[in-house]
Amino acid sequence: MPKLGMEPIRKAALVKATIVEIGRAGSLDVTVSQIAKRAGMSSALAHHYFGSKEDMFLAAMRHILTLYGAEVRGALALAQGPEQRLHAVLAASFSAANFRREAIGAWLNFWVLAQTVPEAKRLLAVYQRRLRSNLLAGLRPLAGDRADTVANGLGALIDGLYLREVLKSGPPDGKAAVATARDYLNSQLQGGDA
Amino acid sequence: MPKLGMEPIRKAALVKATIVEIGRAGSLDVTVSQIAKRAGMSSALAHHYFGSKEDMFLAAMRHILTLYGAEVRGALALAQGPEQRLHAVLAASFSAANFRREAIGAWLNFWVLAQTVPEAKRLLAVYQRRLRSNLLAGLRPLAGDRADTVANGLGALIDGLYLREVLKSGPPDGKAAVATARDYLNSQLQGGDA
DNA sequence: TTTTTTGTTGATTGACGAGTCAATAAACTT
DNA sequence: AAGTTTATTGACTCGTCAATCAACAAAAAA
Repeated sequence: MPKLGMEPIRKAALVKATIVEIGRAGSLDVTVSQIAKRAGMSSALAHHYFGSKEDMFLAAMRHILTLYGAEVRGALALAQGPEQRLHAVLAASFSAANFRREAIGAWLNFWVLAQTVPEAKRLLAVYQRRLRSNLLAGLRPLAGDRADTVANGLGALIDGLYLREVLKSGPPDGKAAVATARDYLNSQLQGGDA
Repeated sequence: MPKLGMEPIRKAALVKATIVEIGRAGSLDVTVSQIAKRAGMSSALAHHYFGSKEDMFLAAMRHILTLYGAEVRGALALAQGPEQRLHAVLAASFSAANFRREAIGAWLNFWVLAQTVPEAKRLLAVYQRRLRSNLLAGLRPLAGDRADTVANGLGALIDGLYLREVLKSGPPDGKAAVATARDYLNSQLQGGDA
């Protein structure tokens, strides 16, 4: 009994299922059938809504990046002054919503996808630019002309912390990650020439 | 005309070809035939020497890790004092031999492999431990009880720099990466309580 | 010189999976 | 009421690929 207006619901379910399946498989070697099954529909329907598996992957990527972006914006809105802004970015980056197994696993695989699929590369580049610009905004008043260098390092550090979480077992420890990043920040802002 | 003693030669060729193919494909989705072809033999022969594709991947991983380890050891042998030792580790990590497209691409994919294949995870863990202990050795005299924290951060930063290189275009810039890592080190050693 | 070991490949098997299609049905339009 | 659009799926096509096998060749051992 086909209810109308299913499209957005189905698509959302598929996107979610895609992330879960990639996270649980730990690779992009997930079948459309697996995804569709987890989303409670036939693989044919999945193909009906998204043209191809690649499209599903991209939609999943966009979703993760959108969530992350929203969280950063939210935290940033409340932040007062550069220090708080920097902290907001870090907190959002390692928040429970973003820094969880599934998302981390999926994220790593999207990085791999970016090697092959230009659109995936573009999306990741957008994320990087946004992160960079957010960090820079907070850093400029604090680090002066070293802001650029520090933003670079901090960005890489954040990505590295994500990467390393992949090998760890047990629930991800966002607190520890934030601590490491803050430690970096502190040492950079302390000794700097600003 | 079968010459004897082919095994090590064939295996080496396959390992090399595996790395090249993974690097060029940007994913683990490479066929045994592709690898075998690049190594100048039939896919059947590849299967003859390595039992399975997974074995080839693992051998390739070991190879990369071995090369890296050797380079670090070599650089460390010449280093005098903690500062030089730290620098040696960084230099080796981003040396032309290690920090090149193919190797970086392969390395990222091995990270993915580690999510599925326990032996791959083990190998990566060995690499991490070694890196950590090398850094720690250099850091302890310089950073005292902050050594642990700094080693943690620096390790993650190094991995992050590798990761980020994946998205960049053009030839990898090891110099810049070393500079970023050293910058981190400097700021940590300067402001520290040691 | 027979036998065994080592090297080598073309052909084949067997499985799996992305994407398509035809068919069915409920809702909405005219 | 007839026609159109949206939802949905089982069955099927077509391709790919890891792994195996049978067979052949040359060196080494017996």
